[in-house]
This record gives sequence, C-alpha cells and structure tokens, in this order.
Amino acid sequence: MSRTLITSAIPYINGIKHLGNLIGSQLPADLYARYLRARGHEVLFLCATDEHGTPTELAAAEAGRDVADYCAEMHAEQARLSEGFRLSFDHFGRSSSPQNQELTQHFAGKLDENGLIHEVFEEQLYSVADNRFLPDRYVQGTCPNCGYEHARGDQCENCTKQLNPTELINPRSAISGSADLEVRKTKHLHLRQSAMREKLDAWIDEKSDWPTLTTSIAKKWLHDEGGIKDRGITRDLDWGVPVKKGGGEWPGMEDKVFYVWFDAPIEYISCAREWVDAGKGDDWERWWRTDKGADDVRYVQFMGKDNVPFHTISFPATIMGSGEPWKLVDYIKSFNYLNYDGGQFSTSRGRGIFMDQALGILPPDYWRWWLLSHVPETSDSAFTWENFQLSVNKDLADVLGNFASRVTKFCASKFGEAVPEGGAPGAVEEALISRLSEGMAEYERHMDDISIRKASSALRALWVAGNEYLQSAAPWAAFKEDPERAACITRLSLNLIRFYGVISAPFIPDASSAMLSSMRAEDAEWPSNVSESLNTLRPGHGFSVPDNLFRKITDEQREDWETRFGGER
RNA sequence: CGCGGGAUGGAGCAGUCCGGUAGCUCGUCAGGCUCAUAACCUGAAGGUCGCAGGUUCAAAUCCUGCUCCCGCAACCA
Repeated sequence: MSRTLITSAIPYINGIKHLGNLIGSQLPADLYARYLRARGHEVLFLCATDEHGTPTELAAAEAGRDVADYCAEMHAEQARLSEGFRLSFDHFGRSSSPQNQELTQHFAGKLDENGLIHEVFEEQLYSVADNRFLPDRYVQGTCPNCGYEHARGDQCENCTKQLNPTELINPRSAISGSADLEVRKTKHLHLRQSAMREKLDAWIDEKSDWPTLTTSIAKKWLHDEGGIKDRGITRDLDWGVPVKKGGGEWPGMEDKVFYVWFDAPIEYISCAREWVDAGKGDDWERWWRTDKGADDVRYVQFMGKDNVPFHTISFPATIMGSGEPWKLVDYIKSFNYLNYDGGQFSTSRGRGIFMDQALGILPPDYWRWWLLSHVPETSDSAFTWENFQLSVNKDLADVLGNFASRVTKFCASKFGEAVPEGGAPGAVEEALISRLSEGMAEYERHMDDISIRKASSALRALWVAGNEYLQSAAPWAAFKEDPERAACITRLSLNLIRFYGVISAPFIPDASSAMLSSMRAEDAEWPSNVSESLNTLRPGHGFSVPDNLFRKITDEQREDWETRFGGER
C-alpha cells in the first residue's frame, strides 16, 4: 500500500483557536488521514504549534509571563483541545523545538552556500519605550489621507490607503502608545526568491490538478508587479530561532532571529524527527528525504487561503534552494473562510466560537459533522446556529442515530439481543446492496479526491438508504405473518449499523465506535465488498441496545448559545 | 483600470472547463407508516441561474461592460 504524508497548517500559539481555524486545516486533514488509514494506507499525519513572532512576545508580556513558559502552556492546551476534537495527529510538535532550531539553521546555511541569501540594510521604526523594533502594523497614527486617527503603519483601515509608517501623523507605538519612536538602521537577510522564479513557475505549472484557489494565489505572487520579490527572513526579536549558518555563527546577526514564516514550515519536517525522538516512530527520513526512501511518498498539505503563498512559494523556495533531496508537496488543499453570523471569526477580538467553548457544550462529533459537511471549499461559508441545529439534528439524530435506535430496539423486543436466524435475502435486499455499492464507490471517489462536501453528502445518502430499506421491507409488518422474513431484514439491518460504524468513522469517530461496540464488532475493516460486509455479524452474535447516539439540540439550547456566543469573548 | 474567489428557488450548495430549455440537502405543504430520538418513507409547490448587452438554431454554461460580497496586497501570522 502506498504511503501518504499529511500536514495541517500549524496553528499559531497565540491563544485558543476558533472553529474557523479548525475547519480551515486541521479537521479536513484529520478526515483525510483517518480515511486513508482505514483504507489500509500507511499515513504520517503531523501538526504542531507555530510559536515564534511578535504576537507571541506581546501575548506573553501582556500575561506577565516568560515567553517560553507561555508557549509551553498554550501548546499543552492546544494539544488537549486537539484530542478533544479527536484530531489524530501522529505527533503534535512545536516549532520552538531544538530539532526545528537545528534544521532551520541548517537550511539557512545551505541557502547561503548556494548564494541565495542577501544581506540587506533596512530602516525600521524603533520604539525606545518598548525597547523593540516595531513591525509596520504595530505603529499607529493619523492617516495623512483621510484623517482617521487609528490608521496602522501598513494601511489605513478606514480609507484602505496603503501607507508607510513614516507617513503617519503623530506616529506612536501600538504596543505601549509611546510616541518616542526613532528610525534605526538594521541588517537583515533576504531569501532570493526572485532567483528561483522560473523554477517555481515551472513547478506550479505542473500542478494542473490543484484547486483553483491554490494555483491562482501562487501565480499571482509569482507574476504580480514584475514578479516575485525577495523576502526578509530575519527579525529583530528575542523569541525565535537564532540566526546561524548551520552550526556556525553568522557575523553581524547575533541579536536576530529567523522570521517565523521561515521556520514554521520547516517544522513540518522537524516534527517528523520529534515524532521519532518521542519514541513513536523509527525513521523520519524515509518520509522526507527522497534519497532515503521518500520517493514513493505522496505529500498532501491542508491550509486556509491565507497560508497559500507561504506553502506555494516561500517554503518550496527554501527546499529547492537547499539543493538537497527533501520531499516537495504533491497536493495542496486550500480552504476559504468560515464566517460567523454575518462577520468573521476573530481571535484578537474574541468573536465566534472557540474550541474550548465548543467542546464545553457538545461532543466533538456534532462539530466535526457540521464543519466538515459545510467546509468552505469553493467560497466562504457561514456558521449560523439555526443551520447548525437543523443539520445536526436532521443528519445525525434523525437519520443515522434513529436508524440505530429503531433497529436495535425492534430486534431486542421481537428477537432478543442477538442477531436473529432464519430467512434468506430477496429482491429488496439485492436492490439495497447494489445501491449501497454504488454509493460506496461515489463516497470513496470523493474522499480520494478530497472533495469533502460531496463526500459528506454521499455518506449521508448511504445512511438514508438504510431508512428507506427499512420502510419498504417493513419488518414490523412481516413479523406478524412471516417471522423468518423479519429476522432476515433485522439481521441485515444490524449489520448495516456495523457497516455505518466503519464507514462513518473518518467524520464522526466517537459515534462510530459507539455503533461498533454496541454491535460488539470485532473488526472494523473497510468494506471492499458490501454484500460480504453486511454478512459479518452472524446469527446468534450478541449485541446491546445503545443509548441514543445523538441527542437533539433543542430550541432553548440554541437560543441560549446564540446569546452566550453572540458577543465578544 | 492592483490580484484572486464568489453571486443559482426561503436557507446552504451542485452544475459553468467539454453550451442543449436547472439538480441536491434543509425548510414549507400534502399523504403514508407506526419499529424508532413527535423520528422514518413518498409526493407536491417554489428559481429563468447578480445586472445590462453580445455570439449562437440554442447560454446558468462562451464574449464584453457593470454591481455587490469575501479575502489578499509581501515587516501580523
């Protein structure tokens, strides 16, 4: 079986993530990882926290904490919430790991050896009071164009005019409010992406099967305004990977760190090494080095559209520029944004539903199902409580949960808690099997294509087929005249519960295991043949009537949550 | 003329590349069933596909112009 390396964009360490972050990368990646594992593929699924950068330093300072401690704590918190959502990472690493520090410095050294690093002197605003350089957007002032008083150094949010921080009237630090700013000269390293333009261009052109969203963003960056520009890969910060050439010093760069977007994608690789160092695997290079066995690996990345430039341009430039045989991405699945009740989710403004709050009110399967079946694949989509309530109640409780309930209760009351014996399948059963076989082929096709909305509706159609079958076979009526016939229908239906438990697991792992354990199923092998799969539980096999798999969301709950999560956190 | 994505019945989407009189889920209405979480199953009503032109025997689908929404615009990540 083939091997697949899957990475999800790594979430920023700064705070608890909201549902928009979750659906934009980690959850779809988990769905795909679970599916491929279920199909018998060897999968390495990696994710990590992205820990460097200005916002981290500021968040730690605001909390009065040491940056490293702050990150350690937030990492543990995010790991806990990931588990809560059943994200099945093989390893959840940290971009601040020693492994990543070493590898980041290694890449920088190789790029320098290959003449792809430029040293550049830049002028940047320095805040004396804050004792730090200020990124453009951390400078605030009055817009020279429209007079808006809270314009940022990169752009005025009021009139949308692009600005330089030095153009602002009454510039001040957005961190402390201090107006004691001065322009200082500082040396930085630039990655010569422009030198790799043709190579990147040719590479992107090969990717005709990538989503439009992915390639169009990549091409825009490559061709806009006279082509791709070189990019600064260092920053004047304390918290980050110290600038070094491999193991050696980098003269003149002693007080600087690499830019977070330089080291963050490298963590995808380092994470595999962390996975081995943590004792969970024994060879990370066979996943990442094409000279050490990784040439048969298919590498798939998942991310929101805001991350695409870094994964189609900067990171490939780093890998190509190293001249070493590292694995390049084979497929990038990118997503649009999920909006919340008419606006955006926002971590900084605390707007929307956050992972901890979501798990506080409902089990993960509810969220997983709604988010995945509404994933913003082609355009931005919106979360509304009403839609959430309707679709979760309908799909999970009424269609799937109720199926398990009606079958198990019927059997328990008429035949007892074991698979009944007798009767033989007829035309209705044949029709069901062929319908399920077609449905499975469709479901698998969409899952193989990572076409998530289509896959979810195909899965749902398979659930519906069960109810339709019961309706037309009507075992409750058959039981009166022909108990053997009723036994046959019931036996098939019990097997169907097991079948649903197997095929639904990528979407709703908890409910799936509840179905499997109530059927006391010993194996959960992906059905290669529907007919055989529905013959797994033999007459006499015991089962137990499960509690309702899903409780419905009531109107009162919905209204309560609407109010509770309507404002800011 | 900065760039990209989107605009299809009340809601959410598919169809647009390779033109042939619009499809799915929810909701609504009617009927059926009674095993089940007042659930399930069947049927019906409802849209001329953002706007205005054009090409064509024929356009949601191709071309031109325009409007609106979302995102990006490289020192936020």
